[in-house]
Amino acid sequence: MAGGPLTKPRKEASQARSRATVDALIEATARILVRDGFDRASTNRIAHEAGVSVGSLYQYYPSKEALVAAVIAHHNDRIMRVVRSALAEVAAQPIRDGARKLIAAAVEAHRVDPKLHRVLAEQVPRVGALEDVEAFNREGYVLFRAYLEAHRAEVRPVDLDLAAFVCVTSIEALTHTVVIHRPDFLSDAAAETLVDEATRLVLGYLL
Amino acid sequence: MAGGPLTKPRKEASQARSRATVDALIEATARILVRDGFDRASTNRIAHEAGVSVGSLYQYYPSKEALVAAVIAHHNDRIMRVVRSALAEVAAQPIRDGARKLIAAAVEAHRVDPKLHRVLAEQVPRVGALEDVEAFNREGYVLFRAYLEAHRAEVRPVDLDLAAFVCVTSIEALTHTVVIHRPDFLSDAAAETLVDEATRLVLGYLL
Amino acid sequence: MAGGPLTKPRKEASQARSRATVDALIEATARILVRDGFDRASTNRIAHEAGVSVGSLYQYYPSKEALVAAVIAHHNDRIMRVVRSALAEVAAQPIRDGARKLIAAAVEAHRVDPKLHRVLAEQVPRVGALEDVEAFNREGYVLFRAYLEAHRAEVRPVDLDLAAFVCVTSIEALTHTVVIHRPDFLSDAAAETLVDEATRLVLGYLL
Amino acid sequence: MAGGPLTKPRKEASQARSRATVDALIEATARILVRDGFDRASTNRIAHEAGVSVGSLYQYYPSKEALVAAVIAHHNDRIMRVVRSALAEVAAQPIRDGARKLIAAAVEAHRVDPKLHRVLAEQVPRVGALEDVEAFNREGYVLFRAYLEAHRAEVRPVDLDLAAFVCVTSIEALTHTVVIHRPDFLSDAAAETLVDEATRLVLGYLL
DNA sequence: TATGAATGAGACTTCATTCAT
DNA sequence: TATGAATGAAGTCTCATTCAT
Repeated sequence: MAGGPLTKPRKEASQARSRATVDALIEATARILVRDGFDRASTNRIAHEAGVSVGSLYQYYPSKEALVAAVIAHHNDRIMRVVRSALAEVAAQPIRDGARKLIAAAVEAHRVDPKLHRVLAEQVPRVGALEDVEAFNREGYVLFRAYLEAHRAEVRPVDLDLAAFVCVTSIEALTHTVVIHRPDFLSDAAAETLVDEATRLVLGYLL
Repeated sequence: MAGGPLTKPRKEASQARSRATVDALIEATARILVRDGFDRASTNRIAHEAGVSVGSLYQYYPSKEALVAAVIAHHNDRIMRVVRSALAEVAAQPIRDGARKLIAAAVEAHRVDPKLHRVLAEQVPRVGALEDVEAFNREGYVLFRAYLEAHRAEVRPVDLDLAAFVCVTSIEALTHTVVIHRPDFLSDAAAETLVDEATRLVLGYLL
Repeated sequence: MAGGPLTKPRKEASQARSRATVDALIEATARILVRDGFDRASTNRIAHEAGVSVGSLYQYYPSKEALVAAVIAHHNDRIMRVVRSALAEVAAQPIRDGARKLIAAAVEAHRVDPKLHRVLAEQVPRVGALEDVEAFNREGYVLFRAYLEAHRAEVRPVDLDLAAFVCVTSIEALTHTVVIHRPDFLSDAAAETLVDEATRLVLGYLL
Repeated sequence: MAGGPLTKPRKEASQARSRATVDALIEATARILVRDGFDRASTNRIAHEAGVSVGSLYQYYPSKEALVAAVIAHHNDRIMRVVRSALAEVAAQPIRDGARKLIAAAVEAHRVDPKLHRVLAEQVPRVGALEDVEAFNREGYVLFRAYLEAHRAEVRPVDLDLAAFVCVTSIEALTHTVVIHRPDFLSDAAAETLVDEATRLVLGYLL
């Protein structure tokens, strides 16, 4: 039968095609979210932007929510990559040195597609499957807590859960707000000052 | 005084009637936001919950957005009342003493209808008229900066704009997150510790 | 009784007031029709423009339709005044002389508030009480037929009903279209030509 | 030719489906316009009458206006087909012969769905996309002017633009009014007389 | 598996009209 | 008699989702 030899390649071909479709959908969604806002991001429009049919969209994502969740996951992935790598880099460094690098990394992380970040933060309703969106913050929290634990000798006596919460929450808010709403604090001249201040905030608290 | 009692009351009567309708709408909207979420808060449902007709809703608010904006304004008013009164109280006190009270007030402020606060924060899209919603934060920022300025001798040399930004953003994030997502940090036992830590964060930074 | 002497004046006063209100409503309606179009001419808006309450509007007109009908009647009155006076003027003149004057009068008649005329013609739906709007044309028809009858000796043998219909319909269409859609035909230079042509049309037909 | 029959038909099938929906919508709209009037022609009602969902209606027409405009265009098409064919037929004939045929054709043209014609003329507001509806008249005007030009030797010296305007406007008004409001002029006996008179009007004017 | 036409619940909003004051 | 707040039916349009081809 002629079909035999073709089976595997065909399958691979279709897998590759699936991957391409999925990618196209994620990217199209992000693009539309940024360009038109969440309210105008209809599934039909997304499918069109991705160059596939609505039917195909629903082949890969069972609902609009699922698709948006995938976009969020993808975006968080990219952000966490920056954070993880920074934490790996400073793991062996004392807090006094590491803190500054981590904060700079937090700023950097918020510079990954900041427009998308803003739409995700301000327009996507935390409802249903999206309710747990801050979950990703948890990884940052867990990783930072581990770092603190490894360097517990350097910090004053303190509940590490609480300390990690205070630091991560503050730095997240600071870097988010700065990148999204106060770009003036990130001009060439000001950026270093901002990081200095944030570092002082954290060190003054931990040490 | 013959015409007076006849004319004025009528006017007042209708003013009272209007006022009652407006109040009913604001309250109904808040109730529905909390109970059903933003997505299910349709104008028809709100009007019904308020016990008035949709027509009346649109007599007082030109759009759903305007109504929700009014709810936000009303909520922010209540919050700022707490903050303002705390700042007035500590105005003459040194930062070392005032900071703690301000932080406690920030927690208190977030306890004003926290369910509504959460829905407002997580489900209401910042779009159109609602885009500028964080504006209210600006008042907190301005007030706190003024407090700092009045006590500038007590703090280390620092750009007051930046310092106010760092403090207000951090404390806002901390108190918001705690009230909304980490009630465990606010149990009778833990609450004081949380405020202690936040105070240390701010004082370590400013002094 | 003190009220006695006041009754008549009061009544007169209120009659005058009624008249003023009615006038204000008619004028306000016409103004809004012209400025905003029929679709946006809501009774509330009209009442507001007239400086009275909706309640008062319904005191004088039982429905929106009745009000618009009154505006139409008023406008037709003004138009017919021009036409009637022209017909009176030419009554004793031979058709060869009268036709031109009547046609010039028809142009003149369409220049009475042409913007309103246009809205009335193009936007007001001929439905319900307004169905019979062309009725006013009938008066023109009847008057012109009478003129024709009085001058029957001058015209070729023809069914006067039919001839009046042909002339009135043609001239109405011509003058209407010119005033509303082809103002270029009415420029200083062109106007006379237009009337010349229309006159030739009618005379060529009747004589 | 393996793929062909499979692919093409599918495409054609869906095209046929689309076409059927569009046709159903146009026809349903015309039917409702005639039966219920413009005011009662809601998009839901039209969709229902067409046997499709409102969603489908909006798939093909972006607004109610657009749908009505399509109905008008379709109706005008049918009318102009009659007019065009008459003009083609008389193109080579002298005006003295052609005029009568054209006028008869104008009457004929107004007999294409006269009920719809009347609703379109009397109830559809010339607003928005519908403002330019008379545009179609322009084609008649242009065609007739060309006929005149080709036979310019037969007519007295006259501005052809103006002459075409006078003739087309008059005949349009006459045939429209007769068909819509004076059916008595079109009874078997009267019809010929009417056309005679109209012909005399035009020839008396042009020659 | 892909396609895209079709669906229809439901959202927002307007406006003629009423009626208590 | 005037006022204007209130009414609520009804209209237009969107969009997540389905399903025949």
